[in-house]
Formats: sequence, C-alpha cells, structure tokens
Amino acid sequence: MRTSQYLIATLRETPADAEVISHQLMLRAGLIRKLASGMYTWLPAGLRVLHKVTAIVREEMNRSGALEVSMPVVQSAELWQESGRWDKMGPELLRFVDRHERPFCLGPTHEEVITDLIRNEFNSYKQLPANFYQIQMKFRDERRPRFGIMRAREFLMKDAYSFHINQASLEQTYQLMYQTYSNIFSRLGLDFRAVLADTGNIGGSTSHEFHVLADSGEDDIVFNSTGSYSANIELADGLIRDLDDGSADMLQSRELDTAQAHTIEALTSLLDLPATRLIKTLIVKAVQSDTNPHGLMALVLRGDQELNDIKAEKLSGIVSPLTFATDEEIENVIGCKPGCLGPNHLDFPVVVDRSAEKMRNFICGANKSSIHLADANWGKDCRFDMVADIRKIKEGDLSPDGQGELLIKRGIEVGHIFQLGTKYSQAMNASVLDENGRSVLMTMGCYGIGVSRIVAAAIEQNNDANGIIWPDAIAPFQVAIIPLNAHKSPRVTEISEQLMTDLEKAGFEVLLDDRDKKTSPGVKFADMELMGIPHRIVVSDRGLENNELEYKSRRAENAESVPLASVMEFLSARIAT
RNA sequence: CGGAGUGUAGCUCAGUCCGGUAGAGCACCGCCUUCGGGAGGCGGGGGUCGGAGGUUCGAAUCCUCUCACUCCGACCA
Repeated sequence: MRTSQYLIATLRETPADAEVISHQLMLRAGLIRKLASGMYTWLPAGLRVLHKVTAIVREEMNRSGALEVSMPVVQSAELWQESGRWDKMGPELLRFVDRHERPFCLGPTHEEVITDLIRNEFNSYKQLPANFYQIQMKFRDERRPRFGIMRAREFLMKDAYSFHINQASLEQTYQLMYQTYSNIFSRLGLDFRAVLADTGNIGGSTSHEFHVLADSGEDDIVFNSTGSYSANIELADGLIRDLDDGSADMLQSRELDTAQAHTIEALTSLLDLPATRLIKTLIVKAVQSDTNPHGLMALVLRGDQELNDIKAEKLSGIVSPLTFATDEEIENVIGCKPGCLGPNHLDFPVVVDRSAEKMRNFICGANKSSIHLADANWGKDCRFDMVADIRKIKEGDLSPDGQGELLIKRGIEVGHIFQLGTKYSQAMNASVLDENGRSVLMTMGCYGIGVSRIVAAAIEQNNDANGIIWPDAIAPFQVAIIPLNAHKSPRVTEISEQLMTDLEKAGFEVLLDDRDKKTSPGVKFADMELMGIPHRIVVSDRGLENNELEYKSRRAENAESVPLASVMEFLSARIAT
C-alpha cells in the first residue's frame, strides 16, 4: 500500500475531548472518528487493526471446535420477556417499536436468541456438547460512555454459548475456553491476567475475567506473586494480618465518653489506640419482614477494614443495590445518630466480617450519643447472627492459598467466561432427551471477548511519547518504507518500490510513504511512528551509496544499517507472524 | 441519573467580564525556495460563533430556554 492511495488521517494536536492515552492516540493516529457519544467510525487503518484482532479470535475459536454463526442485531421483545430480562435489564437495553408497534431491542448480548435457536434445533443428548459463537456489533446504551472505544455504546464483541447435558461437560468446555482465551491474549501480544470474577447480571455460578494490565483500567484486580491466586477485587479473598485470635481474657466492659469523636479516625487519636482495636458498624437496608420489621441490617468490620459492596449485596435479606440507612432511620430505630453505633442490643440482623469475629476487648459504639464501649466482647456485650466475608481486601494481605502476599493492579476487562447452568434453558424451556429418554434441561456456558476494546487496551499497554507501538500481530502494517528525496533520486524510488513488492509477495503488509516532496521527511517519520508501525525501513541515496538500507524497530532507540542484498532475510527474521 | 465543565474555521485555542463589521497557529489550495526529524516566503479559500427565543440602533459577548460533548460517582466486554 502507498500512502498516496491511502487515508493518512493523523492529527498533530490532541483533540480536546479525549482524556485517556488510547483514545487520544486512536484519534491522532487516524484510526477512529467520533460520530456521537460512544459511537465511532473506524477509519481504514483502525479497521485493519480491528480485523487482525478479529482474525486471531476467530482462528482460536475455530481451533477450539466452536462453530461460527451470525445472529440478528435487532431482537424481538418476546424472547426477552420469556427469559425475564425485558423487565430486569433497565435502560441500557435500547428498545423501540417497528411500524406495527411491535417492541424490539438492539442486542446487547445473545443468550435469548441462541437458546431459542438451540431449543428448536437440538432434541438429543447426542448433539451435545456444542459451542456456537459470533463476532458482531453489540449495542448497550451505557449510562456513561467514556474513554473512546474502551467503553463505547456500539462495540464489537465475540460472544459464544455452549450447551451441555450436565455440569461435568460444561466444566470441560469452560476449561477449554479458559485455555482458548489465554491463547488468544498471548497471540495478541498483551500482558494479561485471568481472574476469578463476579457473575453480575448475566447470572450463573463460576466465572473468570481476563484483564489486560494497565494503569488506566477500571477494575482493581488482585493476585499473588506466584500467580497461584488471582481475582477481581469485587470478590477477592485474602487473609488479614495480625488477626485477633480471641485468646485474651475477657475484661469487664465500661462506657467511655467520646464526645465529638464520631469517626474511626477521630476515635483512634482520642483514645490513642490503633484502628484494629475498634469495631465499625454500618447500618444498611434489608428486606422488611415479620422477623425484621425495621428492614435494617448491621454490617460489622474491624475498624481498619472497608466494606466490599458487592460481597455485601450477596447476603440474604439485604437490599440490592446496597443502600445505607438514613440518619433519621437510624435515630428512630436505635436512638442515636451514626458515630456511636455498635453491634449491641440491636433488634435486627447483625452480620460480622471475619476480621471482627474473634476480637476480644474491643471498642464499639454504645448506641448512645457520645458514648462508646471499651473492652466489649462478643456474647457478653454484643451479639451477631452470622459471620461472612464482606471486607474489601487490601494490598499486602496474605493470599488465601497461603502463597505469599497479595498485589493489586488496575486491569481492563477484555474477556469474561461464565458457567451459566440452567438459568436460560429453564426460563426458556430448552431441553433434550437423555440416554434414558428423559427430558433434561441443557446446561449452558457463555464466553465474551470485547474485540474493539482490545484495540484500545493494546494501545494503553503499548505507547510512548511518539505514539502507538503495535505488537506485530495486530499492527495495521508491519513495515513502513520511507524513501528520502525520492523526487530527485530515481534509484531511491526504484529500490523502495521493489522492496514493497518483494515484501508483499512474501506475505507482509507494507506501507510505502510515497507522499510527494511537499511532505518533509520529518512528517513521514512522525506519522509512521504515531501510527505505531513496528518496523521501519528508510531508503536514501546516502545509504544506497554503500548498498545499505536503514532499519529501525519502533521499540528501539537507534537505527541500524542493513545490506541491501539481505534486507528480505533481515526483516523476515524480525517480524513476528 | 446526581455533581463539575466545555461548545467560535478540519484541529488546538484567543475574543465573552466591559455589546460596535469574527481572529491566530496548524491543516488545506496556488507559485517559488528547501529536502535525514512535524521547513521558509508570497498569495488565497474556508465560519448560520451549538440551536431557538428575547433585550438593544446594534449580540460570539447580556437574559431565558434548549441541545450536544467531556470529566467525577453507581453498572459492564
């Protein structure tokens, strides 16, 4: 390809509405342009990258035995009503009606459509297991699209759905997908981690997310140094250091006048005690019932620990999303304002985190204004109804498998695999006959990859002051050829053209910068670097005098000379395929 | 949806407080010079100042309404 025949849409300055580096560079390198919030046009160079990512995903999915299909983007409301998600989904499901006033939505995911397809096609256990996938634009009317392509409303996704006769078969395919995803992200040249994850709205039991590590990521992921444990912080478990073993003798509790000290921080300085001696009591809303007429629940943690909302939301009887009780509600039921709350004499459920369960002689609120209890103890002064893991783990906690300390890093979620179980097959009655002729609900799994997001994530991980640095596997072009003074030197032109032809014949993708003499060498160097083309050849009279070309890797500091005669072998050895 | 902010040329921005014929740099077009790191000179084209309404002799500027976009929070590939 020649730049004169191509769209080089580079920008010298950073558009004002792009905040993160990948968004800025995608605009500056001329990969995308915005149409509206969360909706982008892919320009030729950007589309080349997107297609390369797509091709790798497709190859590996095919290798795993999955079968490619293509399902409609527009889906009828009936299916969504059948699964129950029409009402559950909320406004990110973009709904509209056709000319007959029949309701439809733009597909944000395709569990309903594939389940409908398979319940009609499959009758026998002999047809299982099966795994179907597609690579297609999805639409989710995000509350807040941001970071360009990273969280767009319209985005390219690979989604796969597997069907099984039982859980054991699902687990087999799940493992295969786990391995397939690892292969895909390795081939893409990305630094990634697979982590245990929450299942969220999609439902199901086991789930793993695949994260590309990058400081701009929106998720905190937790892992230990040996790699034996990794999880999203939403559900990460960790062993807390210096946990009270509860072996000290119980003392007699006494009341302390703590005046205006209403926060853990204020109490630690007032009493000159570490936060680990204190107990933190949070009052949240719970489902109202005969046994819980106030509709409240107390969540209790050690003073230095923080609540993990997502873990808490899984407690039975709690209101989801997690909602804190108002000051008025607390005052009406308990008789004092927040700041002096404690897990004593509460007539609604008390859930205590493992960090606080075995504490002895602790400080907690006395549920009286300006009064705390010192040397309080479970059983004597306070009671709880159950122990749960509801704390947010911290960097430095010990790995739950005993292997080292936990680290926390930011990650960009680019893949997510789920064991769905029978959630959809049950709602939509998708069954086959087993070997005994009995009707059995199919067990399902689903597996997503954010294909367009990968493009942004790859840039977040691979860039410098001059622009993008593509991994070879997904670069829009592998080699840039820059002829210098071509308008004066027929030899430079001839060699450049010949090299492009030879490289293209050998299967490489080449961009020859043949823009005319008004485009100075500096502009060409800058554009090719901004676009992130990983290998560069400069053809100049100066070099040709010695029968040499100049090669520079986008990642390297300096250029090197290459004999003209051996340039093909030289490049073949350096370009990863 | 709550909070904050921005809309003026393709891009980056000045002009708005204090009303008086719409500007700069880059990009683009033509000619000349230059040619290994975003060149220089001369000449040019390009704007419903986000939109609607109002105040005024006169509005980018003041007032009202509205739309779009960005950032921060709760959700997701």
